[in-house]
Formats: sequence, structure tokens, C-alpha cells
Amino acid sequence: MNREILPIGSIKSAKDVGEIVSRYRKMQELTQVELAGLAQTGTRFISDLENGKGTVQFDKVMHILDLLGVEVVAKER
Amino acid sequence: MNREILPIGSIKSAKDVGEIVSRYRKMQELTQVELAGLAQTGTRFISDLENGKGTVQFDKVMHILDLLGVEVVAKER
DNA sequence: CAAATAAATTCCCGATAGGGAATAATACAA
DNA sequence: TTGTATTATTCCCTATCGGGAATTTATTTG
Repeated sequence: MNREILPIGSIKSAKDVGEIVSRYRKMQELTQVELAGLAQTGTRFISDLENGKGTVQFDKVMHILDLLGVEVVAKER
Repeated sequence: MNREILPIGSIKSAKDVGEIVSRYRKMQELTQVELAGLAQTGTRFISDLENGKGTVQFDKVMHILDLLGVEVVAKER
């Protein structure tokens, strides 16, 4: 398990966001079940999200990131 | 109409991303129809997205942002 | 103002998101 | 190994996404 601080990074795909969610959930010692409870969603959604499913709903993803303390910023490329 | 450069900003919701898409699409003088064509999607999706619909699919949103030259970065809050 | 262009809304409808619950698979410890 | 906890997958199911096209509404232009 990598415990270093992530400068997190660029989100280009659902896979990227899935990795971030998985990492930050574990850093906070939450199980998928617990995170689903906090987010008032199902465990299926958390599993799908962490596994990079691209068709997850945008607002649900943002809510999870917010719960985990991850901020999302837009910049010009 | 605000034409200043946006330091873009934090994305907390679908409404935020909708505003960014609308703004950057217009900055590049694209119509919704043209952007939909570039993204191989429908105009309904572009309209929904720009109007802040939260249930749009994550990967579709990311693809639109990429087309518009908007990078998305994750940071710790 | 009217005309032209763009955007939003509506309809039909096939595809699928995602909830809950059960099961299977995987990881981890003792 | 066996047991335990966690995660992934499957099923059933309802709700809705989103494409395409048509229409309505809004915006821009002359």
C-alpha cells in the first residue's frame, strides 16, 4: 500500500477517478460499504466507480469525491 | 457577456461543469450542433450538460472537456 | 419590427444505470 | 490450510439516459 501523499493529478477518464476514489477511501480506512452508506448510494455503484466504469453519473461521482475531501479544479490545457 | 479569461475554477457540481462547457464552447465559436458533431454525441446531451443536468455520464463529460481544451485536476481539499 | 440562427424542449423508444440482496471471488490473518 | 472481511459479480427490477427528429423558444441580426 502506498501511503505517500498524492499530488493527486489529472483526471482524464473514469479510470483515473476510480483510482483516486479507491486510494482516498482506503486512506480514510473506509470500506466500500461504509462509503456507500455515507454517500447514500449502493455498494454496486462504489465498486463500479472504483473499477473505472465510465457511464457512472457525474453528480454521484462529484459527491463521492467531495466526501473524500478531493477537490476538482478545471484549468486550461 | 463576460469575455475575461476564466482562471476556470472549482467544479463542485454538474452546474459548474455546464457553465464551463457553455463558456468554452462559445469562446471557440462552436454551436451546440457543431460540438455534438465533434464529440459524436447528440445535441440533447450537450444541451442537458450545459444546463447542469447531474445525471449525465461521467466519461461523456470528460470527453467534451477534453475537446474544449479544459483539463481537470484533482487536489486535496 | 421581421427574418435567420441557435438553443431548449418534447416525443418515441431502446439501452442501461444503479438499488437491494444474494452469491462468488479475492485478500488477509492466524 | 481454514476462517473472516472485503470486494466483485450476478439477478431482478424500475427509472431514466440519451439518440434522432420535430417543434418551440430564445437570441441575434438587419
